[in-house]
Amino acid sequence: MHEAAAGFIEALGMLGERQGLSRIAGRMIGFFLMNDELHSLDDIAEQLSISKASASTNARLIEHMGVIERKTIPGDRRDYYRLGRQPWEDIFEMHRRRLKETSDLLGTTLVRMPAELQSQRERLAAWNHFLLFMLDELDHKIERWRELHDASRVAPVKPEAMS
Amino acid sequence: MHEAAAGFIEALGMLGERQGLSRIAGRMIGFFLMNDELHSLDDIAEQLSISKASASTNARLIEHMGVIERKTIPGDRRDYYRLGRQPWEDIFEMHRRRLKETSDLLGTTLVRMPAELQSQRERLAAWNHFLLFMLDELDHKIERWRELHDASRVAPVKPEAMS
DNA sequence: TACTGCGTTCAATACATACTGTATGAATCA
DNA sequence: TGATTCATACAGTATGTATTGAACGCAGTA
Repeated sequence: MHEAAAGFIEALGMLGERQGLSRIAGRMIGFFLMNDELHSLDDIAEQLSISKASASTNARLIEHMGVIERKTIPGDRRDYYRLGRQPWEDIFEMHRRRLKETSDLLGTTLVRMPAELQSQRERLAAWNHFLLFMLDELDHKIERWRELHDASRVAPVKPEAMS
Repeated sequence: MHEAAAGFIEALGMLGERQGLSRIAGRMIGFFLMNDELHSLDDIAEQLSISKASASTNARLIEHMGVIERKTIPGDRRDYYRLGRQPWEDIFEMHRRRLKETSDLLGTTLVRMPAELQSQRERLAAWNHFLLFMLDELDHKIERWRELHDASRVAPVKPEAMS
């Protein structure tokens, strides 16, 4: 493997680690970005020098994120993985979900918190207002991105394009 | 302190922990959201049941994030802290910076990676393209938010408003 | 049947790091 | 001066968790 590719994989491992993924999950995403073919778990484990257990665990993790896809081949019992179609959108979704978590916490806290604590409630509400504004905008932008770049997706068909 | 407030502080501690802050830093943000006055380090340490050392370290951390402000009082050697003016924007900025880090890594990798690795380069470029699209939009949205809600800020004055 | 080749589960460990207690230093005041 | 009161630096520890190796289960297959 090329040095630049190997370096990128390691860097993505460290980045993933800092951003809430495991080091191996990050490396694995990098690996699939650099190797676009199908790979078995043993293959991944060997090339990344990790245990098969880790390969299995982390592959399923990022599969559930949607970053990679699992494929099976007739007559072959192994599982194969390869990069998904819009991995960046799925990684981004992870970030979006974090904002949502915070917003949810603010929402439930506001429900629980009695009216006497007025100034506290106001601050929480203001924060939540900000977050909901941002989340809403993010959703619009992702939608717009898909319209522009993901023509392959199953998109709502515009009426005038149907004839 | 009210039960709902205490619960919120702990929940923010856990949330912060999962999102890349320390538990205490998260708690501390919660504490300042619930207590809008000035607080000394000893005060914070006692109310959160943490060591003074942790109070000092984490206070400076979230101060640098911009979430809280340090204040001094004439004739008093202690440092006092209180919630900043737009703490949510600063917390959000943390998320934004993460996206930026990833984008930067992609950029430098593209510079290093030789042209032979064409398909690899294309995938990195596509990811970066997506990230830059999102980042650009985020910047616009934060800016728009400030225009709408942060009139108190030092904002670029519109010419027609100057007369 | 036993055997092989898979993926997954689980207990043990290895590791990073948040947190604490103590030491240090700086400022103020007696 | 020394005593006091603050913030910070630092080394030790305590803790959570990612990773691993081994055990397991399952499905073919000889």
